[in-house]
Amino acid sequence: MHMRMTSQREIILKELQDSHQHLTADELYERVKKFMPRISLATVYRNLETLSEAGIIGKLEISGRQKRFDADVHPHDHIFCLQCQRVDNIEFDRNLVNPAAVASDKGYRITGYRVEFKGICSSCRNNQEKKRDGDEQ
Amino acid sequence: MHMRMTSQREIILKELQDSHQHLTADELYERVKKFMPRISLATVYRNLETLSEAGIIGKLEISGRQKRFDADVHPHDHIFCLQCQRVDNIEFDRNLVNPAAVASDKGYRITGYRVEFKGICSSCRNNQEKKRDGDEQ
DNA sequence: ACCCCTTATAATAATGATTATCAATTGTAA
DNA sequence: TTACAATTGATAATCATTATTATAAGGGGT
Repeated sequence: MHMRMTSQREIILKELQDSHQHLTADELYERVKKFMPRISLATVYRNLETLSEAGIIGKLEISGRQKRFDADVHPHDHIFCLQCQRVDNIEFDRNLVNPAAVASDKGYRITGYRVEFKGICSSCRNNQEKKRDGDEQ
Repeated sequence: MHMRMTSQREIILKELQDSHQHLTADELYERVKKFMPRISLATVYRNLETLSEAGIIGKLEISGRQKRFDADVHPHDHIFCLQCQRVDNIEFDRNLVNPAAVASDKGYRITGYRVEFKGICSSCRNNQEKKRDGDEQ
């Protein structure tokens, strides 16, 4: 598993780290273009895949929507906003879930699990309230 | 929310129920075609969406793969096979997870959560062993 | 049975996200 | 500096899903 740290790769990784967000490939593409105007979207996809295979970043595959990538690779869970699609980390005690307790079920060998919360984020809630107030006047 | 139970709708629902599986839209399409050869794939998608909106079936959106549908709507969690993509129910005590405990986090209003296990199912494990045995001879 | 109105259908085009292809370029190592 | 493998940019292809649209049913009410 040798992988050259090319300049494209480096910039993509740095942008993701600096963002402190869970970005999609095309969001990252837009950001990275500022430094490398000739970079291709395919290169962004390819390198995000390579980096996540190498365990340098995480890949988030949340319920039926666009993949997002995460510079934070320590095991943790996420919450997403049903309205604006944003994804945030969530504090959740993963010790509460014991894979061994369900391991026998159906004969699977369990290799991992994730907990995915959904809801409405605070800024979308605020927007809704503003809109409601506006309607009422 | 009135919805006519058309014959297409009825057959799709019945096939899903009788399957006792978590089928994709195109798997269901193949099955339903045996009874309605002229049915369209779009009709299957449309009706699965309608039925799940009405709460008659469940829609499973599992980590970055094709949607699957579930005739069992009681709250429960799933496990999927990394190799063959099959999805099974999992026995998992949902009381272990307390949304209220994470609700304050980031100001989200949490409306739901799901726990998703992954692993290798027993038949894929068996196949691997068979293959390994074959290689060793 | 006939008309009206709404909803659903089949066929197919369009979309959006992602992956594959491939010729050209670059990095590295002998 | 030659030679090989990995990577890139450009773009085509793919896959799952949704949108479009003309046509066809499904129910009333008369």
